[in-house]
Amino acid sequence: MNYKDLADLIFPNAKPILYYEEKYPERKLEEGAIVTRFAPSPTGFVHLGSLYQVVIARKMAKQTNGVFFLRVEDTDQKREVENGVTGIINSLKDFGLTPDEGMTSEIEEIGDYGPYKQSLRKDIYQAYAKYLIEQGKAYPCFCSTEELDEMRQKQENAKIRPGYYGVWAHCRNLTVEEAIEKIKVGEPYIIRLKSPGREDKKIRHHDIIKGNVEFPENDQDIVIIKADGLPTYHFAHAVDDHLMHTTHVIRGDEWLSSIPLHLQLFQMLGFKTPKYAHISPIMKEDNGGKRKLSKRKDPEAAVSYYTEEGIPKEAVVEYLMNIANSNFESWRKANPNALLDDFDLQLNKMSVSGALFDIIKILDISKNVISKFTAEEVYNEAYNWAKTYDAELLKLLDDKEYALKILGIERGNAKPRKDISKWSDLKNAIIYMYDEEFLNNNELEYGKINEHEEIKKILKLYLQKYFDINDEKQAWFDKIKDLSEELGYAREVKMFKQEPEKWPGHVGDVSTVLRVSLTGRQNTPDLYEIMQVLGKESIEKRIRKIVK
RNA sequence: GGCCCCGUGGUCAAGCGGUUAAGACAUCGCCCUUUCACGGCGGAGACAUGGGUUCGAUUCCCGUCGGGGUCACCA
Repeated sequence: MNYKDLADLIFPNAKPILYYEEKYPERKLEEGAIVTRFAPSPTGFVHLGSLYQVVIARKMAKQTNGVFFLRVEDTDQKREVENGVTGIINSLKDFGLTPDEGMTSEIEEIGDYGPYKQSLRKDIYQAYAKYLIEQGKAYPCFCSTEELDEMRQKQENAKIRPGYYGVWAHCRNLTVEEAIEKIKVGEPYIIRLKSPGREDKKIRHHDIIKGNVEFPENDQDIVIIKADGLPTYHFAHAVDDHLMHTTHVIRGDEWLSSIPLHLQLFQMLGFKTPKYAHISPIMKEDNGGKRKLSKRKDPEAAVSYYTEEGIPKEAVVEYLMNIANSNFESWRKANPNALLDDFDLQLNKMSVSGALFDIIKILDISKNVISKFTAEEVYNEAYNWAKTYDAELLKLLDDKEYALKILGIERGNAKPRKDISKWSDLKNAIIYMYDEEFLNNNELEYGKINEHEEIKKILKLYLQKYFDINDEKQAWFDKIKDLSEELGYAREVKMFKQEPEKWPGHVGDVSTVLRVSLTGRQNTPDLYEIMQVLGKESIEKRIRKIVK
């Protein structure tokens, strides 16, 4: 009896690994092409930190003409959520980050290196597990969870390192005969790695982001195949990223401490190790301290938050790029209209410590992103957003022609308007442009000139003598000045400032009266443009309502 | 607790042995302006701490403190 017999008993039907090695040949890619992936478990939930990884991984693949794929890590049935894969795929799509290969729905996928869903790869993992058993590099373990718990308890009490290693690894020393016997009588078991590592020896490793790190070797006989026949994360990682020919494993730095294990696994399996880049998490300020953005406590941890708020995907991606490489910002300033593809992202320039999440910064970026949109783009994006999130806004946008006029105010010129940072701001920013909404609102708050009779006087005279919808902007404003002068106000603000006691107010105060009367606001975009969009009829209606 | 990573203004961050210690967001002031959003100019504001090494440390080494990660048949 030898290891081969044991392996055959445990996995009688497993194919030789050569079969898979040939089935998944080296990818034909140009020199330097990066193959990387996003490998979530199908919870349907995408964390901002995950999106960050996706942005980076995908960008690295894109800029080297490589491949970015999506692999679903569903080896833990407890974590599974109905339609979880769809949720993830849709989130990626929402941000324009569709993978090149991998799962495309709950059941479909594209690419030659599948299946891309781990539960469908059971045979593959077992083949490699068998391969290890044959060489005596893995073994069946019959310890029950109760025994394991008890063992851990003992170790804790004795204040020694917990785990299945050294003298604690009971089943590692079972002979092949003993193991076979136990299996034959039906004792349940799992498969463990027979780790050759020693805790008192160090390994050095270079992480692209973290730099050189040093760890004790792994000496834990970790589980590679669980009782349900599925692999653990670590084993699946090694097998999958080998067969899928991942060149760069880009993942969260919670995995950094698993490096000794992963390196060992690759080595024992005879695989070439990929390069690793461990990304620091995105943190959140929490009364004085820092902590990871939490799925439970922080709504902004979920990427759905950004779509719900109506922050354009471009803004979120730019923000993430900003955190990733600090030179991105100056690049963007120098190339305001360049495609993201033209930026050269560098993993080794990424920060080793976790950045605090900054919603103010993201909104600032968003404001700039939106300011570059054309009216048509704003319309389309906002319309799409409103369809699911804001029925009232959707109604306003119903008249597309009119909406485009509103959205075109102070847009498209050298200094475009920058007052909208998310679609959820939009309704409030345009609502007064609609007669039905505006005329129902009676609460007008005026500025310096707020006496009702005076306001009426100004408006009356304006309508009678100075209002002509066909005026060019200069003529229009000259008339406001004339109006001011006729009523005893300073026609220039500068004049007023020099001798403030000479006038009761200035042209700005007069135009504020007009502004408030027409919009209900003291602060608005350019009044002339607003009036042009409102049109003669609406303007007269609005003024007459006050003048009576 | 063991192991590992990290520590430059409020935030994100350049800098990597000699710098007046960049820049962006936020903040404050001024200018521009019929209001606002912009834009322009300027101000305030930082090398966690204690020891070394060195002619010289934000930069290198050690300790302390602080923050984070990880120690599963979860990923």
